Amino acid sequence: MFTLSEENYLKTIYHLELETNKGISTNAIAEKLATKASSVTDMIKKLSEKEVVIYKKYKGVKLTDLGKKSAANIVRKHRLWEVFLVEKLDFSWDEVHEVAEQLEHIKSSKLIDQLDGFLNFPTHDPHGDPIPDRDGNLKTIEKSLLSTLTKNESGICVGVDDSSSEFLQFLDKKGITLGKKITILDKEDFDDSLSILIEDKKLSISNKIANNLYMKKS
Amino acid sequence: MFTLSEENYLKTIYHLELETNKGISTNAIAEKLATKASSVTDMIKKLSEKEVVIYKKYKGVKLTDLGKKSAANIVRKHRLWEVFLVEKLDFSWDEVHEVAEQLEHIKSSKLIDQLDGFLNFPTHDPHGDPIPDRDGNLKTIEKSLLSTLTKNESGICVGVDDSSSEFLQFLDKKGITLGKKITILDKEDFDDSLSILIEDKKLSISNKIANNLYMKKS
DNA sequence: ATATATTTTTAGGCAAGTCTAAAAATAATA
DNA sequence: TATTATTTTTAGACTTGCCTAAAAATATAT
Ligand SMILES: [Mn+2]
Ligand SMILES: [Mn+2]
Ligand SMILES: [Mn+2]
Ligand SMILES: [Mn+2]
Repeated sequence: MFTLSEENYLKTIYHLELETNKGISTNAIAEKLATKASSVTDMIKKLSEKEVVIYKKYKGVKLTDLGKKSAANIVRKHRLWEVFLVEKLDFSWDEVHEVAEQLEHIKSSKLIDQLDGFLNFPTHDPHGDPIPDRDGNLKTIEKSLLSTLTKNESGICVGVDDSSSEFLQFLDKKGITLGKKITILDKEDFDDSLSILIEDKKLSISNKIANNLYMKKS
Repeated sequence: MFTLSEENYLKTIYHLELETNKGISTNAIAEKLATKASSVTDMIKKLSEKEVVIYKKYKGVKLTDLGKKSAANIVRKHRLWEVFLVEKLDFSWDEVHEVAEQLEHIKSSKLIDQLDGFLNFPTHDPHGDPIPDRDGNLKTIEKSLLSTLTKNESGICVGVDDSSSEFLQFLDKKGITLGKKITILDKEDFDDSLSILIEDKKLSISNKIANNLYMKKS
């Protein structure tokens, strides 16, 4: 169906579309894929031929329904494999992305259906990101950045925005993992840093951190 | 390290070398890979550059130690994934090969080590083929073709020579699976067909079948 | 040993995916 | 609005892996 390269472009456009509803620019794609704008233009033409994107010169691209479904399926595979690696093979959440980038391209619908069942139909990956269902639909849960909580509010940590391994390792070091309860003890006005209670430990975290942690208010 | 294509060539040469100890001919490789001799010559030069094969024009190729180790590692991955698919994801033994052909190219030593442990360090794949260890060594067990057993001899079915899905499905239909005890009741001289006892069922099988089943004598 | 057949290599070409440099279109600014 | 800056596209080239057709080497048969 799609080449490895085509799949990577599809996925990138899919992720970019979740952030805006405008057309996705050539440059935006090039940057995410660490490639050149001219290469992107070439590939966009191919994707347009295959009817997974709508392309008008100089106007950027948009995924068609087929394109969205195809991209969601790749994301589904990526996230299911991440769950597998963490749950079954004892990978930590900062190690899975690279391998999942490879595994997401394996072509076998039976494989992914069986894997889904083997993992007990997980709804979220190790970083708190939702796993699309077979039709490409994903149910978004109510979540807010930790930085938007006010003093004395509390919630459960349900996801990360930045899932770079540096950030994830930093969180591990601080004892911040998904599922933990966090309460805002205090907010510093001059640098927006937070004093929080996590489980029963007091911790001080910067605004940058708070901007990358998703909470489910409770 | 190696491209997908290079890995497939390495694996093919590796398998061919297990059958003979002469140099592997260009044509033999071409046939196994369903490609053209000229393409093989091209690739052989690249592999030779990378020092995984010794190549002398018109004389065929031989794997170097590095080449053997690299190839064995791909075979190791292939067979471990086949075990995973059968043991954990309920694939049948005739469905796994195609998917394993893809999975064997995933690059992550942690992945394969953990998978090995997760599967309890299996020594053989679902077709009875040995799984190379991390250093590329494989211990061959004592096994004989069913067709070489004599009347009243018996053994355990431990492997198949042909693992095409047609053959495997045929075996399923006849109730012949690995681990079952088989006794030779009679041999027909004129067509070399066999009358066998499998578990407690009598069965008549052709010489062609008997030539594709490996037994451990008991 | 010579002629014929087969195998292997070389030569040249093609598609995918990438790149650089230059041209064209669009956006931003004075 | 005219000019400058940025973005995007085109043109041409490169690498990988494959192909066909022809040449060269090796093997087989008379
Ligand atoms: Mn990921
Ligand atoms: Mn993830
Ligand atoms: Mn196989
Ligand atoms: Mn096998």
